[in-house]
Amino acid sequence: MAFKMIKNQRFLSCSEARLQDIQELRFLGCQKSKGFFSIIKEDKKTKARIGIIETKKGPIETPFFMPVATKMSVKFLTSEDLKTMPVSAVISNTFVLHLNPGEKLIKKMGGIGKFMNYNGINATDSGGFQMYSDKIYEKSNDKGVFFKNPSSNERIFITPEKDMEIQLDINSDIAMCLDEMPSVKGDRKKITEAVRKTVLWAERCKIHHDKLQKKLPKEKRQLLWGIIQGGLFTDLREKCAKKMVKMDFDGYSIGGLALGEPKNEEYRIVKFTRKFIPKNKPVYLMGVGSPDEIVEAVSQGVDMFDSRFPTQNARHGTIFTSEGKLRIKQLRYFEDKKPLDKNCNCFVCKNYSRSFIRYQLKNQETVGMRLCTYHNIFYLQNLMRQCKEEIRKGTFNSFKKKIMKLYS
RNA sequence: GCCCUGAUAGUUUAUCGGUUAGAAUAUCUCCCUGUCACGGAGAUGAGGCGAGUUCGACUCUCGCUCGGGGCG
Repeated sequence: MAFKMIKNQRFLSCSEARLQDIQELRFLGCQKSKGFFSIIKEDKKTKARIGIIETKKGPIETPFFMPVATKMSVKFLTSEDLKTMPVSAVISNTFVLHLNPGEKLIKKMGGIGKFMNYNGINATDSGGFQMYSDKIYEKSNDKGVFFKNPSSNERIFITPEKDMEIQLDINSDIAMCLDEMPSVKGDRKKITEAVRKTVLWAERCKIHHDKLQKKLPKEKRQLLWGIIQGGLFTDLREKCAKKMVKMDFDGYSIGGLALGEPKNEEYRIVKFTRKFIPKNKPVYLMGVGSPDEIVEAVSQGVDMFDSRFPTQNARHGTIFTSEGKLRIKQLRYFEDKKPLDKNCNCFVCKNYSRSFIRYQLKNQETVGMRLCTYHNIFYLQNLMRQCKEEIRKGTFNSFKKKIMKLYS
């Protein structure tokens, strides 16, 4: 059993054991709470909180970070790796999976969780973010989005309704509305238009999603998040947030940030937007994955994160450690026998030297990529564990300052 | 011993009688955020030594040193 594997890892501390309890519950399929989101601890100095989201697959403790598994795998890791860390949720991409292998196959294989043999929570992004990519995005209108399949040039039209159907076929536990993703650098006009479409589509997503799951008991339903856009304009963020909240989604995402704008702008918008989201709903800051941005957002009451940042950085040789960033490709690590991070308990740090990992990575060996990826994801999972521990102890604020300083 | 051939960043190499001597790789710094595995931006870094020809030589000539090949 997966939870036994976790039990055998000696490095779990007392407070981590509580996370473990929750995960055991999930692994055993025991659901207990009434509402699907409950807050179990609030920080006094900041807006940070610990909560539990009840999904159809079981409970998950917040705040948490989801590694990106676009094509149903976190690049270079197996589902078994994810279990050993443990990673309690991953996010995949609806549009990419629709292109290949197609939601029909995933459905036939028992849904995404079963197919990829992952017992954590599966989230899916709608594919709205792919509008950011010139390679596959063509154009959009009020009815939906035109994408093109980059491998075949086939033109594909995705409506909000279609997107919901795909995500239900994929059978993820948490789904996202189809949204329009404007460039942060976009002018006011473009972002106003993106907000308009995002709201329009969200409404249609919500209606269709409810309709498709009407016959299911609540605890077996896929959850749906509404996405708040608005770039760096507070009035647009406010308008979008209020409209989303009115539709009463299961959770709310803050999208369109961490894409090149200054960090203080990002923080400003998160803080501002957060005010319009009800306290009793989970909040997801999309695309954020750097340690400093995560702890800052947690202090603003954000509960969920995802990002390619830790995995992409790992492959490119930037390692997250308890002492800040480490660039493993540097010559200074040529004959360094030390682990990546002396304070880390991951299997990479227990078994491999910087020297070996550097050699592998510099030679583009996939083992190097794998070891770095495992470590960086483990680091972030551990960071989230620490966040919860510090919130429980009432010392989250000073912990946050420490991390912010380490990664500034 | 003789003949041929080569010598340019740490490494592999391009080019030229007047050049900011170009690149790859290595090195250093920075970047990466709802994924594009093996990535991006910038920086540092070079004509073996000594003569000669020439207004001017990394380039042509000679010698030396070192390397590669051939003949004895």
